[in-house]
Amino acid sequence: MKKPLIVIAGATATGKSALAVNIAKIIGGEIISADSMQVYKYMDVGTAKIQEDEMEGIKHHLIDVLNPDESCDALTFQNLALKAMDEIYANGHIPIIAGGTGFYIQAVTRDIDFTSEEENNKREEITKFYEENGEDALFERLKSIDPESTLIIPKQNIKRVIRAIEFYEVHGKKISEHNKEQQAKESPYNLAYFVINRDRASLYETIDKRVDIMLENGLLDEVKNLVSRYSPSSQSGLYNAIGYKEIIDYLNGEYDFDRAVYLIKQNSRHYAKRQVTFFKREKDAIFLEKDKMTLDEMTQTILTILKEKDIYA
RNA sequence: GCCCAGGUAGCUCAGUUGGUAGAGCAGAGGACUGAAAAUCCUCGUGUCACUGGUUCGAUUCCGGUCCUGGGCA
Repeated sequence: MKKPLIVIAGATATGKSALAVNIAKIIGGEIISADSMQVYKYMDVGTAKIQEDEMEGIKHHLIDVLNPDESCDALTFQNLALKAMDEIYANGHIPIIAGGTGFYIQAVTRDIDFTSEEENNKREEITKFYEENGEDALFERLKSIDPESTLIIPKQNIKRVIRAIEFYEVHGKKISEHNKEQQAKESPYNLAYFVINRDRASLYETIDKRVDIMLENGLLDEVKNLVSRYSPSSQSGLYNAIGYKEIIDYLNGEYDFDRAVYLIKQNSRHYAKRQVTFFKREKDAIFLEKDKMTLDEMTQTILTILKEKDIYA
């Protein structure tokens, strides 16, 4: 018997959190946040982090678990999420993964196998190789060990090319093969995967407004404060988060404040679009159109499906 | 009123030594399997302001009109 798992995903500013809390209250759920930035402590305003009162007594996991100068990745998230899920099942509750980081969600729902990798400096070495020899040489290096990947990954996507080479060197196996295996997997859960979708224009409008609200709520001070306490490395949450990196660049004098605000809005919109693209290809996903449904209607639709799937009586 | 510079894709502009035009941004679609709020791929026909003229042919040259900046009065 597969264990039940509910996912409520969607782009930023679609109202996932409220819906997830709503469902959790009815069915006896606990929420696991799948948000690559809300995992960081003290990054509150810029991540639109859910507040205590908005949780309405529902337990939320994986919020505020890392420091802003640490980095998170899909494996870290997967481990933390699985641990939280064990607890939730042990409590006799149902886990609800709610968030916008599609890749993290996928790591759990499809149980992607991230075979452990020992400490090594392969990535460093390959990055250095790239810096010294360039993109073409890097691509040739991948071609010599894993030509299939070379057909899938564009040469310009340096990060992915580096990872593909790293993967081969660490595991002695092609990442293209590994990916094929993982794609063929079925979810080990009795999965109910919902995605909140909304009209693009109004989504963008809400995002722009939300950035203004973040600024009114003291985003600038939050970033200043964090910068004084943590030195952001290029892989840290602080330096990679939209709303933070732009303000850091502004504080470093790279551009004026208006430009920073413009960029925060722009990057947020681009990001939301990428999220939508990602969710669209999740085959299990059931889309809920926010523009056509009220919160209650969405809740009812979800409950009906949960009954069909025998997740909730 | 006069002088100068402009009026080209939603925006900012490039360009065509005359053969109907192209970048960036915006926008759209897509990829993603240990960086994912990351990284990357694909997509550009628009009365080239309007109107006469020269020309086989004008967005490009010449004249006029209208607009927008700036300067002089």
